Amino acid sequence: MTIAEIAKLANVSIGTVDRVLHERGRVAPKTVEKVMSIIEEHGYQPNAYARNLKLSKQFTIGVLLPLLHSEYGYWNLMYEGILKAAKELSPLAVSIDMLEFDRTKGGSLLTQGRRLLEKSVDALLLAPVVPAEAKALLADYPSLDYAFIDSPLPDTIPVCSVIQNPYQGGYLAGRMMHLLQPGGGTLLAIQTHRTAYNSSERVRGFLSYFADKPGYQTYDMEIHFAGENPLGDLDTFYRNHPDMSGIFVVSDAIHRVAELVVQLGRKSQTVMIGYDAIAQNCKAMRNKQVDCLISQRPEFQGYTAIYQLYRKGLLNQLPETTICVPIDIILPENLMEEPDTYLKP
Amino acid sequence: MTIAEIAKLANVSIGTVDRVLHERGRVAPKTVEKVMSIIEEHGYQPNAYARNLKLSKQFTIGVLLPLLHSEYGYWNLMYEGILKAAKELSPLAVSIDMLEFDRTKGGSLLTQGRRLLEKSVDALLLAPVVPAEAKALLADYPSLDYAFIDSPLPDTIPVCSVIQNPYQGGYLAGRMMHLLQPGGGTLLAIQTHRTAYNSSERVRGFLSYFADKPGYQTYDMEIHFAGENPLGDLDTFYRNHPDMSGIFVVSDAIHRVAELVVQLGRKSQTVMIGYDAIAQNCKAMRNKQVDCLISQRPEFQGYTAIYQLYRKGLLNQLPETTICVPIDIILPENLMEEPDTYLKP
DNA sequence: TATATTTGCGTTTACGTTAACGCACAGTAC
DNA sequence: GTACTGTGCGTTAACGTAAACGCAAATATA
Repeated sequence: MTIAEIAKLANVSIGTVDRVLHERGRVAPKTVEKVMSIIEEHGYQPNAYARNLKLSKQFTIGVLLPLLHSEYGYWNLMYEGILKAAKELSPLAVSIDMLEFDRTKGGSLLTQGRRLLEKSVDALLLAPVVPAEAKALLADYPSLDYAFIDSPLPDTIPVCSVIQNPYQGGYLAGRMMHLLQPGGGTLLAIQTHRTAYNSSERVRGFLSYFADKPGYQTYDMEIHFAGENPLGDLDTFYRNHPDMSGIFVVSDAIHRVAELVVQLGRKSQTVMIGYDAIAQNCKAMRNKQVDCLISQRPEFQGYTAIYQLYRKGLLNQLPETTICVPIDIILPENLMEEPDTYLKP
Repeated sequence: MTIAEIAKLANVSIGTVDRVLHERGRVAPKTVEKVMSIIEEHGYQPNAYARNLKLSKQFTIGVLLPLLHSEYGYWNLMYEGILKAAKELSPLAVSIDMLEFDRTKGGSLLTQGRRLLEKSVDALLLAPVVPAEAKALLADYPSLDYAFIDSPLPDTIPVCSVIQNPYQGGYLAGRMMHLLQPGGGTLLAIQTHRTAYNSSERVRGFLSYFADKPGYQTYDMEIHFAGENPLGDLDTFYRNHPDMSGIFVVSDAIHRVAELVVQLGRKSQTVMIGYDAIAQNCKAMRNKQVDCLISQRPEFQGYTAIYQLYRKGLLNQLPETTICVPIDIILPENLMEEPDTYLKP
């Protein structure tokens, strides 16, 4: 069903149909009605190829992420997914334009976001880790299509949010800790960065799992690797709690904490659970310094969000507004090897 | 960079450039060389919109799957992913044409496959669960693009195989059994269908995990729900092995086995691990009849395979030939709830 | 009444690619 | 010599959509 066919059925020209479809006016009410009824009846769907050929514009998606290497690789995994989607979509005239911001510096998200949006991008992919600034930024561009990854932003209407339930993730980490360390003892939940919503929710979920489990004592603390004495802090904690039996790190820094634990000679008594399968964490798992990882599929998040913005912007599709990423459990037994080992036994 | 620009740079017409690009002959060797060098230099990529508009043909992907309801929903989950991809791609002139076959009947795959391919599909998505017939089918259509899901087919060159390592899946199930049932005892691996490659490999992986674990005895058996006495068989097994402590079902039929175990009053002594998060299995997990599921992301497999065929056929991309699906662990704590519960606390 | 302006429509061009077609100029056959 | 055949190119018409343009007739303004 093409515009020409509709035009023929309605006894008008394609120009008139086009004006009706795009509500550009200069059409008699009666004609509008006739054309619309034919469209409804036959279920017209514009030809995406013809449409985009005619418009023949590059569809640029702005990407605004925290410094890619600020947290050992979590954001870099997001970026890898984004790049993969962008590469696949490049023959469809989709491209990305990325800027990073420093989430530890107030105003950085807003400044970088404005720099990005001044370049007139067609859509925005944003990690709203500084909620107030993200809201201020979006308020300036009310007609912009945007999507969130990592976490949602209340009171906004994104094309799509690709997120994971952090409380549930922490709760699941609790269950895995319980399985891996059935003997009870003292458990420690560690945050390594400035408090973020996802981090504190994970701690909350973890603690809540053990709230009714006898034989376990739970604590939570913050460790900062920049310019402090994390080794000393951890050593003190071990000395005060000789029955330490497990550590849960709510960020991707478990491999750093695991190093400390190994240095203190405490690995054998400590089950280590962390977040996200970044390269260093996978390596630490292969070295048996880390026992379990919880993953939020960061590549998938970035990949999916780009595709959803593309579908909205170029295909006029209305994607699901919330995509909830499953919480993956990674043990040494399902840590991905090289992809093709299966086919070459 | 368009064909017209290349033509101008090479001092030839667009027709000549087109003939070079499509190797349609009637071009002087010197001209071919000149055009090719300009293309290489400037990195020409054809405009996918223009290309597909001109060709303006429906791209039909034939889908050949085992009877959707033959195995409690595993194939149906695959189909859901396929449908989702097809829906998303419908404005890009992609459609699917599905036929089911009965994997228990010899010749069914071949017959149905031929019926499907006679309708001149542009690509084929196939679950090669009957290897010999699948090979015979593909041999008849040497120029056809095809992709595999569920399992690979040796000695063929598919556009893409979306698969999972079944041995590793069974091995992981072993690890989870070990965690969930640390007390040792007799473990039983159950196959419910006619022997398939994936099933036997999973059993192998599971048994191999426990090969060096003292305190565990492992057995494997087949149970058939159609017209036999599965309850009696299982009862006999329990009576002969009073220390039964775990069952691993290598198919999606764990919920059926769980029913039997509950009927026999043996659930409390038996850890139940199965495959695939079909609706009945999720329900059984919520009812605490099933303790753990291993998932091979069937929706993802179908979805991905359709997209890869589309990318090959319409975007001329060369996707990865093997996509190895991660092995997911599903516990009650990460069984997906309704997607939007997270945003509405 | 004469001149603008608006309304309602049809016509046309362009987007980049594909592939059929046309045409001049060779070389070959009789 | 004429009549073919083949080679190497240029030209052109689509594909479906978007949007500018043109042009009457109707309405408004002077």
